[in-house]
Amino acid sequence: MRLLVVEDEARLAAALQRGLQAEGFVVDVAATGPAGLDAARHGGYDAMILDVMLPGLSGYEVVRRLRAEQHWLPVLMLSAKDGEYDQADGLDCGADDYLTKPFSYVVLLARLRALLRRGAPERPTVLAVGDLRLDPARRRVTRADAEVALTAREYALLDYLMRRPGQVISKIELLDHVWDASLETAPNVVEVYVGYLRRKLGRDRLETVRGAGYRLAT
Amino acid sequence: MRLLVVEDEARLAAALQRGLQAEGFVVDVAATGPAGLDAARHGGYDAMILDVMLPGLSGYEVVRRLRAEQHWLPVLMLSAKDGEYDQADGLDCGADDYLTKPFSYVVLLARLRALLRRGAPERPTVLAVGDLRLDPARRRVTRADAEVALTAREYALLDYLMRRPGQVISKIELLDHVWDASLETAPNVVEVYVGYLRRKLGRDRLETVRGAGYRLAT
DNA sequence: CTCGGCGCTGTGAGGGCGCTGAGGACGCCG
DNA sequence: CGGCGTCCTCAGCGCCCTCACAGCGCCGAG
Repeated sequence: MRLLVVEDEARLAAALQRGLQAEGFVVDVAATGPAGLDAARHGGYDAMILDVMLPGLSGYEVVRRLRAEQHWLPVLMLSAKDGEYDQADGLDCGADDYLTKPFSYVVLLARLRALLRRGAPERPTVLAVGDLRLDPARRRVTRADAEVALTAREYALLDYLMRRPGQVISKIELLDHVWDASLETAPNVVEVYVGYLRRKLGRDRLETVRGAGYRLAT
Repeated sequence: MRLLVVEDEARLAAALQRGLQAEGFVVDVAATGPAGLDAARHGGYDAMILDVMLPGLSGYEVVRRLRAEQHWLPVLMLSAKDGEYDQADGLDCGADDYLTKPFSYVVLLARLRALLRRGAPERPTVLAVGDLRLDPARRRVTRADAEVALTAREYALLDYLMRRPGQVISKIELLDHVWDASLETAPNVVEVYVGYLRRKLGRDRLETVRGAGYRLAT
């Protein structure tokens, strides 16, 4: 899952980046309104965390422009303001959720998960495919009720695949969303990690579609 | 827009109903957990506003059961609790948003709108001709509900043909769009791959129009 | 009926694609 | 500082796909 954090306070931005990366997200940071807007336009993000008070362009304006350009990226807004009208304004600009500073990191994570869940055709809190289960809140994976220990990267890969079971997902897309690079990194990394997952989850859970990508067997 | 409000405090329920009706919503009210669950199951609502503290069944439990039954109705939870873990728990149960009492009516409205704005997930377009089906998202082809395994080139060729069923398509055009070269490559490749497809899909699905090209039988 | 050309298919070579085991770089912790 | 776990690179290998080729069948024209 690839996130964009737009926040000008360097310390908060760094803390968010580190915390979210530890959860297995791929995180890019922008420090100004225009930079954030550009990055969001570029696409490829699964969600955006957006401060309201930004140099150059306010968070409100960033969302408004994005929506005007038909970008429907899920947006979670952060603001020091806590007047009720500010919050309502943010949501009506096109943001999908709103948090006021100071906020709890746990709540941020929960709302982020809810946001990522939204918009998918099916939105279970626990992803289940066959006897595989993945609980995003607990970051736990079980296979036939037996827990499977996964590394951060393995987990992120499985998470991405389980959100679209049965669909073929290309290595490029996986590199984009699970790894941090698309052009630099050789697609072989994906093959290696698919191999790891197959070893831990069973050989036939992940189908190779030669020339196209991988598919999680339903 | 049809809303379901599940709230046991009669005065709050009535106020919400009146206020939301004034906004143009159609509002039904349920006063207990089981009654709310039944109403939500019945379907037909665009969103649900759900109190946590309910007689009979808690709001958490109502959401959890709805999600377990594959109902993906957007849910906005209301709660007097404001501990951060309560909020996180509510979201992880499957709620889409969370408000703590006392809440501002303006904020409630804004969050409700944000929830309803969530675009309908685009259904994957499935190409169908006769009993042939091709699902681009899943990269899957079925013939009379039986899956057909195709190689990358075969799939690309069928994909192109199925987007123009009944039309005659020349080998040159196929070379142009399915292969990379049109002048270098001998048109025989197309004949070869049409042969492969006929073997896998049935002899009469692909008609030869001598001197002109091929046509997918409708 | 004859003949030419278009299309079909079996065969086989080549090469691209994906899988895997080995091992190095890095960070973390005792 | 050494051990451990994770991440990733690399090279080798095996398989399947792709496509060229050639022979033959079939269709249509004269």
